Amino acid sequence: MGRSPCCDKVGLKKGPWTPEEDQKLLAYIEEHGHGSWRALPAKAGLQRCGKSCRLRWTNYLRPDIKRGKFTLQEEQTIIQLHALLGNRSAQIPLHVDIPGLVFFFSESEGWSAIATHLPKRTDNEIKNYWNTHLKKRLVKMGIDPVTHKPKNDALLSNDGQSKNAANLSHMAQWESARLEAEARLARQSKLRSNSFQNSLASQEFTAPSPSSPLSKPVVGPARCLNVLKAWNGVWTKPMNEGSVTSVGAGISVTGAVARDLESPTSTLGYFENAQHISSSGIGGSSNTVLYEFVGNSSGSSEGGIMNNEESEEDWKEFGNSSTGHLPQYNKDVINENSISFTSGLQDLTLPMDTIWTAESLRSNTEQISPANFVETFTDLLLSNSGDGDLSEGGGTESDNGGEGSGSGNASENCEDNKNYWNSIFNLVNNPSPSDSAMF
DNA sequence: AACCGTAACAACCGCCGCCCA
DNA sequence: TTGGGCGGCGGTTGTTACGGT
Repeated sequence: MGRSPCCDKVGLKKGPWTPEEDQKLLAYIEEHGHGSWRALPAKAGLQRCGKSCRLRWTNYLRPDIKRGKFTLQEEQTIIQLHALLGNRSAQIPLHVDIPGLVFFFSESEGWSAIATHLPKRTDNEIKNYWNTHLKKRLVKMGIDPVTHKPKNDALLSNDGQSKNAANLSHMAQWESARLEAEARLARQSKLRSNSFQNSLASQEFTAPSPSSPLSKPVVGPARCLNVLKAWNGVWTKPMNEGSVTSVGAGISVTGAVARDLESPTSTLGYFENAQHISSSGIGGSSNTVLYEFVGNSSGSSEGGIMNNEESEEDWKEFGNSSTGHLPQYNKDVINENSISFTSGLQDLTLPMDTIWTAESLRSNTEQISPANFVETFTDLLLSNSGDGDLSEGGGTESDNGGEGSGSGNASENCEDNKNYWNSIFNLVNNPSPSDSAMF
């Protein structure tokens, strides 16, 4: 508000850059570096504003930019990362709910984060490619490019399958949360590794220690879905009386992850917020526990732990299927002696005085078998998308799609979806050497 | 050959967070 | 502590290229 323009735009040129201008900019930066972008145009003899120069440099002239057609691998990477990180246009706070845990993200990572995993591509280029190619392709496949979920999910009925699908959605969101949290953690660790010591001393994070800095990658355990980690006993932090302090323990950050998963846009604050986590009372009696990862929120109301009123309002908001993608825990409460969760999937009550461990999660959420989680997830997505009851929706989708690039029948959509989600989970679970650049 | 619609891409715009005086 | 400068980001727009009729 009232912000002065980046430069005096009077008399400055706009529009496409000429080769002469490019040459001037290139020559100047090669000789002097860009320094202050605002001051650069005058020094370089350009009738442009500094911002325009910076964009031209970062998006076009920079020598380390790879131009030309995106490879299949790059396309896959973009889609997968977009599925996991999203872009900032998704202002709907990403919430992750697994039985007993609810996470809210103030914002998601965006194109810049994705761009860091495609080293020679610019965020602008990736963004444009997404908007003009990939998004349309997903739409043709019947996949919502925002949620990366089959569009006919909404048509699922309230039977066991929808419950399974909801369970899987929990898991998918949980994994998204994990990846984002790790990205944030990685960056923060790098920037402020020393300041973590005290925090880490009281947390059971598998985090880089000062003696094993991230520059010396630690060989960590094979990456896997954190849901599986939970079941496999990673979560061991006790839940304190009346408050929850253990959420961070769910994030097992290996050196390898920390080394590779780096997002320049993550403002982190992850550990701090892990420590903030507390039960937030509503109306003094019934309480909702909110776990929140906070990034560099663009809106003040989105950042930080919500106050009670906000919590309640947002809670209602998220309970509204029109705003959230998933079934919600509308009646989750923390009482003095227990924490209860109610969803369409299950009712679950955990005593407050017990250690909230992987075992307790396992015993209380046993309808999801960790052993075949990924397989189940993919298969259910497959069965959902291919369910005969859904043929109307799917068929409509395809029919409307018209020339839909060969994806006009249910079985092909099934296969597309299966492959799609398999690829995402393969990325997470079995990173290939080519994937290693990303994570 | 001309026109039109669409795709692709470059560039701009406005907002935001960080930094520093 | 605060306010302005700066750089970065995502969203949007404008322009050009291309293909079909």
